[in-house]
Amino acid sequence: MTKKLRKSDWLDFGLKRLVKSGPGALKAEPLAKAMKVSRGSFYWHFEDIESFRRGILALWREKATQHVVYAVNDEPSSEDSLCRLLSIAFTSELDMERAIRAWAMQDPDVSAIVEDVDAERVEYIKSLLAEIGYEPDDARMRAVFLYWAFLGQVSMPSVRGKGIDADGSAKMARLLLQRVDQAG
Amino acid sequence: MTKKLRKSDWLDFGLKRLVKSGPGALKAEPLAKAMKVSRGSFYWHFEDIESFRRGILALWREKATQHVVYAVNDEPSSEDSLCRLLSIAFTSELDMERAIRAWAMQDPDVSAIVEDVDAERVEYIKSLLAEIGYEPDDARMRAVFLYWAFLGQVSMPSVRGKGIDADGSAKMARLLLQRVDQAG
DNA sequence: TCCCGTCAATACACTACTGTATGGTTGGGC
DNA sequence: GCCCAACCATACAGTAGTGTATTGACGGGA
Repeated sequence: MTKKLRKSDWLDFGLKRLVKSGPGALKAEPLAKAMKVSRGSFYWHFEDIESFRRGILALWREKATQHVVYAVNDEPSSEDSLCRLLSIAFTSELDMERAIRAWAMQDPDVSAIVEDVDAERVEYIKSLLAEIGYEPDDARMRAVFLYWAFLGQVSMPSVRGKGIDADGSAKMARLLLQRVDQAG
Repeated sequence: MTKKLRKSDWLDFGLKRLVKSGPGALKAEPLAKAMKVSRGSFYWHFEDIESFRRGILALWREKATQHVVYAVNDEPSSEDSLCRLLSIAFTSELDMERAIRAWAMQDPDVSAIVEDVDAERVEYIKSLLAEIGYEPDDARMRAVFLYWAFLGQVSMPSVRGKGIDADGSAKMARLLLQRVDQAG
């Protein structure tokens, strides 16, 4: 009746705990206790803790890129893709992003992956902006600034509901996409 | 010859280590070893680890608000204050902000303080914008967005030197401060 | 049915850190 | 020169986590 566990069960559960309790929760004994099982199971599936963490990280990376892909495929134009992307970015649950970034701060391996993902995303936003018609340098700047705003929101989710809702975010995003006719 | 240590020595050193190695470094034994002293000294100055951490946090809070105050005092107008503030925000070393935020993710007490500081800063930016002439709601939105961008930069310092320099940041900031004549 | 592969419990040795107790050293006031 | 307070070392017990070794349960295929 008590089903056996597989590697993926451990990884899924680990990711959940990471989001809920931070990187400090990625330890064999507490996880085992929480899953009502002994560490014997853990060490059967994983070489050691490091191996487990690498697994969690890989799992996140998959999810992180998946997320972008969803937004890309459906929309017809670059404008629509961008709007959709921003709309998702500024309304989605950000706990996972927060957790991973907290982890990255204390682990260079994680940090490297996060940097990769960041670069990918910025590059993608930039490409959309370029397609819409911004000059490459301008596109890159705006892409970075947009992405910064996204990350800022990740770092500071508390202001939500205090005046900045999805509408506000969209309005600000539009401001950032305005062409400059005269440099002030 | 080997000078005696005071509470503040421990706290200063602790803050340095926090910045350099993350919140995991805030432990009595490793710190003592790094300072070439025994934990006896540590437990002389501090009740326990928690007390030490509270001290570090208080120290940061002081520095964090100090930093804002510097920017305020010198400039004559609100416009100048804001420009100066943004210029500082987008060129200063951000390691400390990063370290504290990483710590906040795994400690609710820290998180509470960081939220306070964030709210203070946003409020201050908002007040500057309001003085310049933006409507309260508009001012708040722009303040939050500006601050998000700052935090995003904190989370992702790696792009610096890859196309976004102080000039770029200033340009983007100016974009965010543009009045909208037609919403669209 | 037997056996093997998969998965898990238990027990053990080991490491890292905490906090306490106790005693040692050093310097300044008197 | 004495003495107290500030400061530090050492030794100890306790806790939490790692990784390993050994054994046990359980189900599916020959």
